[in-house]
Amino acid sequence: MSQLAKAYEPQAVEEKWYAWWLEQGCFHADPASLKPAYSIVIPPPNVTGMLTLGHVLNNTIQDILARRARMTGHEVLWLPGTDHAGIATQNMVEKMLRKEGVMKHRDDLGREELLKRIWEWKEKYGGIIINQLKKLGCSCDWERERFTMDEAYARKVQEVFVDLYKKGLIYRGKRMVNWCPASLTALSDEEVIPTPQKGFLYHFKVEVIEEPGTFLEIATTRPETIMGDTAVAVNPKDPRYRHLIGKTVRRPLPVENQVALPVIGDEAVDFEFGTGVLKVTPAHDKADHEIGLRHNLPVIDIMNPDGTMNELAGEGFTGLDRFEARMEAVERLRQLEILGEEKPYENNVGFSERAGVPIESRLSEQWFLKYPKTVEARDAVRNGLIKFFPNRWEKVYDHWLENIQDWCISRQLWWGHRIPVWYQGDHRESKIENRKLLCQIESPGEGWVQDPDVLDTWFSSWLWAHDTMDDATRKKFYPTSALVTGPDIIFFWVARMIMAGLEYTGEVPFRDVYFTGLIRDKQGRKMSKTLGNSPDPLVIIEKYGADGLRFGLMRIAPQGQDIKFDEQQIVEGRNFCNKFWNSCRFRLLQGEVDPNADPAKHPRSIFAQDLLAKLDATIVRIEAAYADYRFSEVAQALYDFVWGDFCDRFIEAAKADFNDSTRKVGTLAVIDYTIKRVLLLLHPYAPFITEELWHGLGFSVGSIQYAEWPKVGDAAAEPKAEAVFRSVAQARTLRATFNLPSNKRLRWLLQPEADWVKAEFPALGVLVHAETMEVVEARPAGSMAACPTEIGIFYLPLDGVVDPETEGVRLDGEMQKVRSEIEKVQRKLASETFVQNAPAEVVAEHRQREADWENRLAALQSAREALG
RNA sequence: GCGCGAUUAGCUCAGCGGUAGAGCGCUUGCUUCACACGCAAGAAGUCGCAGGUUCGAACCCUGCAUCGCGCACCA
Repeated sequence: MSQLAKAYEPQAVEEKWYAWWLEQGCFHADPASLKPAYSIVIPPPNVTGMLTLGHVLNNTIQDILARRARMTGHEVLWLPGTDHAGIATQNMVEKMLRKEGVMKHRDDLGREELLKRIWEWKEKYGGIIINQLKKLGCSCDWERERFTMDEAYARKVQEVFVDLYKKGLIYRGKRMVNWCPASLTALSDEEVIPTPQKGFLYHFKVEVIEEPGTFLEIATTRPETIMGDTAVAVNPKDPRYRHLIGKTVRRPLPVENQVALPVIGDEAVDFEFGTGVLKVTPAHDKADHEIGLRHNLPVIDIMNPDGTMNELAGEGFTGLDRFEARMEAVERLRQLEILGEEKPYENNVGFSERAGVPIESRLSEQWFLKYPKTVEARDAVRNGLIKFFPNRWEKVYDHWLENIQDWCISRQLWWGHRIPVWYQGDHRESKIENRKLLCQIESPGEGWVQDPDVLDTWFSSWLWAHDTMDDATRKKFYPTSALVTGPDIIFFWVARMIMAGLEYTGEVPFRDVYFTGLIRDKQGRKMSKTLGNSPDPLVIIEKYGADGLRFGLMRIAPQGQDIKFDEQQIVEGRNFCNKFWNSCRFRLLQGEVDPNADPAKHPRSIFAQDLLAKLDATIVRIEAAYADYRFSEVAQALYDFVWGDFCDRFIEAAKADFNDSTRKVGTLAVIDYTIKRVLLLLHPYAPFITEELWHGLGFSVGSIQYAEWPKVGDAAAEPKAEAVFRSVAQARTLRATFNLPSNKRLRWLLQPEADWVKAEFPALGVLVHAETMEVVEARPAGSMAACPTEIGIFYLPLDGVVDPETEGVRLDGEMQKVRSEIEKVQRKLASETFVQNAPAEVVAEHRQREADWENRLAALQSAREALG
């Protein structure tokens, strides 16, 4: 390629290189490789998923790590796949089938048929998100793509169940569980999202049977459960009520059956809350259930699984939805004239994470897991065997493990891993102990029926780090190097994977865990479908290119902080790519690129020396940032170096060298050397454009992703170049002060401060956009604007441009500023305590600063005097 | 109630003990032979509040406030 387009055009480039990478097998991990291993397993997106900005962030980070590891000589495995996402997927397909009129309820189709339909859906649409990841440039080993319901993986899941059952860690029990009335399944505690709800605290009175005329006032948010009440509880320490313990009250509902309820004493009752009198509903509240157990209370379940009231709720309630029933109950209490206050009240109600409806506490028979290796899992993080970035999540993790509760792992769904348990006879037989049960994968034979339930999706995901690998792969790549995920699944997934890893491999599943932030919109709100504030990453890629999206997003993603997304940031990412593209294009206009350019072989200008030192500093900065997973810092370092040091300063100054054949060769060598390193450093962030330029400039015919990561050189800093750039800025300010258009070439004169400055006149001329750049040894005669700088005094002939008065005003203003700086420094130096206590070098620094400002003031003064 | 974050220029955010920074936006001037997805210059901040430590605090400590998150409670 000898010519590049004027602006970088990502679309064609991206498609071309991704296809080429796949064709070359660039992403395939070889377990037989002798290179050190680096591995990541993808947090498997739901098969129902569409790419969101959250995925973009998460997977860009993983791709950055993978690509950098390849360049630093590792054999890299980035293992991709998808999650069957039990509830989410089944809900979605059922909804679709209902909409299409195929069924009204899942029972219309039956288990076999529904599963067939879900599989069909999965085969057809399940790959969407995977293809979207390819658009992003993700370098996953697609030959190893896994699905949590792949045959081999599913078998592992069941084996683990059987194993844990045999170890006595899995048990079946009738317990209060979180029940989702929409999905008709039990949920784990982690799947319940407490959400503040505005409602009412209803007060109602009940009469004490033994003491007519004495009433207890009860406060409740759930009057619809009164029909399930089996006691009224007060705190035995509460002087208001303790004498009533042992008496009875009449339950007001259902009206036709106002049974007597005991008044019991239980310390769980908070007498500060409400009236201090609690109605106890053991069937529909976790805390009440515990009270019920303590007092041997009967349990009356008045609800159907779908949240409607059953016949035990009594006439007028049966069949009503729980919220309709609430209104009905309030109305009945009102009719009975026992309804008191209705206080507006806000409390937290648990919502089903997937279905978005309030969950019910419900007594139900489920499978539970007593977690294995909790102590070891805690220690692994405490002792630094696993490191969290940012480390504040370690505390959150530790706290959860400390208070860990058994995990309800059975789900009343069909889509998922079926529980490998077999019953002889009816599995729903009321007495558990009467039931014959076998825990094994294969059917024990005739007359045995498999448990109809499936396992919680996370019961399969927790094996993802090791059971996605075959033996050879595991040998080479496990434990994995890093895990990149969101903190929202620290309990769901990260903690459980650590326990599973320890239990089944004896090793932690990963070394470093990087928690990304959450992407929010400009106003700081969560991205959500209903708000419509969630931009489609594919549209963004279409507009700005994948590299622009990746770079722009990474630059504003500080470690583990939430990110306020603003499309403008992606525009900047795109602009950056274009800027670098154009610097390469500019280089090509000067002739062929030397892929092995070595600046050491040529004399070096001060600008070259400065640039190489800055390049080294940038590499150091980048390495340090990678060590702490500070990805935005890496991006910023590249941005600063490319745009500031390379384009704005070095290339601009170098333009003077292109007319000077003796300097040109060396300068081009420095440019080639620098571009090559920038391409390498930038590649993990912007894989497409760097591959395109790598080939376009002729660095190699192989992929850049296997080229060697740049090493830090030993270029010493060159303060002369810095001085030139600072001085040029001042000279440019002078020109702007007089409103001299920047396209106008001017006659400049410079009285140099030192001899070396004379050698840089050609560069200075370019930088200040000079018609001519003349050396003077003293202030020239005539009307001149003067600008004293550390490399000398710039003069601009003002004849006919501006009157000396304006110049006088400008100089006075400058001097004013300088004087206040001097004052500041002097005040500090005048403080004895400062001079005595501060380190010597700090004091010296201040002295130097004072001297510099004094010099500048003197120069300004002489310019002012010369003006007259 | 307990814990964790955040609070710096109009906006998004760096800086985390020694002259307050970047990008965007804004103002001014520029199509100067890489780039207007650009170049140059400029204006703009008592670094949430109050104390303390220190020669010196945006930075360390202690309170407080506001916003956000998690855990617990939630009759």
